[in-house]
Amino acid sequence: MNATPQFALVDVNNFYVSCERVFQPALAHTPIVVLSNNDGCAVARSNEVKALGVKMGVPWFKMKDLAEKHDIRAFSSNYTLYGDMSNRVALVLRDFSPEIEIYSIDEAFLRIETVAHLYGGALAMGEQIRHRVKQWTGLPVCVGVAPTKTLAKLANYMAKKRAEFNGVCDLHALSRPERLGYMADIDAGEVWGVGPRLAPRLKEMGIQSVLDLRNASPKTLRSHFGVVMERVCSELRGIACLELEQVAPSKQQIMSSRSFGHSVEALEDLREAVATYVDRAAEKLREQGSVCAAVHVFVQCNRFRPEEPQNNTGTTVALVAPSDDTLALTAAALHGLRSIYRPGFRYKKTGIMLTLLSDKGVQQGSLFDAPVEHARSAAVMSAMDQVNRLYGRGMLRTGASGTQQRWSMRSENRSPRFTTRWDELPVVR
DNA sequence: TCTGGGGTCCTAGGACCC
DNA sequence: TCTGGGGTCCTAGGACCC
Repeated sequence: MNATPQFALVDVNNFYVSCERVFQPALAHTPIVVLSNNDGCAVARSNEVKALGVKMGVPWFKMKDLAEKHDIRAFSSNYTLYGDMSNRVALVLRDFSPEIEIYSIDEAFLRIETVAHLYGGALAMGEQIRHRVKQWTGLPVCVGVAPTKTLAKLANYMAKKRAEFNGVCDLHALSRPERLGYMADIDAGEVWGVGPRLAPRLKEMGIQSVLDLRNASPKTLRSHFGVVMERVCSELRGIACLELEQVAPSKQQIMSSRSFGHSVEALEDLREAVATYVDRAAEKLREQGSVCAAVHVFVQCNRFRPEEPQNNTGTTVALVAPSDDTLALTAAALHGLRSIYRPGFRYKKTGIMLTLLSDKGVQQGSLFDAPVEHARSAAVMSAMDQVNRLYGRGMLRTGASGTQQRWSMRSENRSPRFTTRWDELPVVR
């Protein structure tokens, strides 16, 4: 019963790019990037593009020459497709182990120590995961197995980068010298939790490799970097500090914002955008059964053009009573917007954040509550959510969000929503 | 012309309490 | 001359993740 924990980290290779390729197999060897919202930056790159030295997050316009030279295909992001593909992968993984944490759109942790033997051990289980995900969804994954999450991340990194693992690495199937050898070979900056700020500071202390970090003194790490780095170090030594989070905790804040396709000056356009984002955020709020007590609204000009006049500001509007009513939240957000809006600026972005969230079921009553209003609001919101679930997002929304939406983001080369729209299904000839 | 959109956790310091 | 000790809460800022 007290077997050493075994975490498996399953991670889809070049996730967004791979999703595109599933439906356009002819692109299997074409260099591809997928762009962020508004067709801004490269957020996913195929191996061919990585080989050309294109880094994560490079603005598309800066790589246009390179793209032309090497025939790089660029896709606008298609989150409807990626979200659906992500759910399909999760379904396959749940079959392998019921103890699963969906960590991000393209990654999941599984606890496998009690089930691995059913597949002939962790390594064999990893192979079968790879095979089945590929066969059932078309997506390539790598699997890393280890006794802590941080080590599983490292094992996954090795499975991806080192051909000898063939996509599956069980760190503790290696001999100790082998394991430490790999650690000595990998930069400390690759460790989960060590980012671009801390890596150079570690280096200054003579901590270069994963092995150096593993062997560092926890006390020293704690005094220089705090408890987080101390934990990273313990995890690297095989002492599990992080647990599997099977149930995603409710969010403490919900944000919705976008850059505009073109800069915007009129209050009317900003109002439409803000109302649109509130619509979406309120939907998420109700989905997790929360209410919020304050709405933050902000506007931004183009921060890459400091020579232009800037009005980058925001304000928080408190609600009379916590609410999940789109109309109440929209009213608050638009009120806030009115107070920060100044004419004569070229706005590039606006957004809202719902904060001070709490569980709807455990609300403090208020002297000023009107129960009848509450019942009406709940009925309207529930009808709205049902309509939108049935007929698609945004089918029913507030009038304030507008009909033209001239400010909406660029998305010039989005592939069809192959798996969620009848009229965009792939056709087999 | 063109530069994403979400989130979380931890720490330090100040205000305040008894 | 000398000026306690223990705590909470909040906020801003910094770091990280995908």
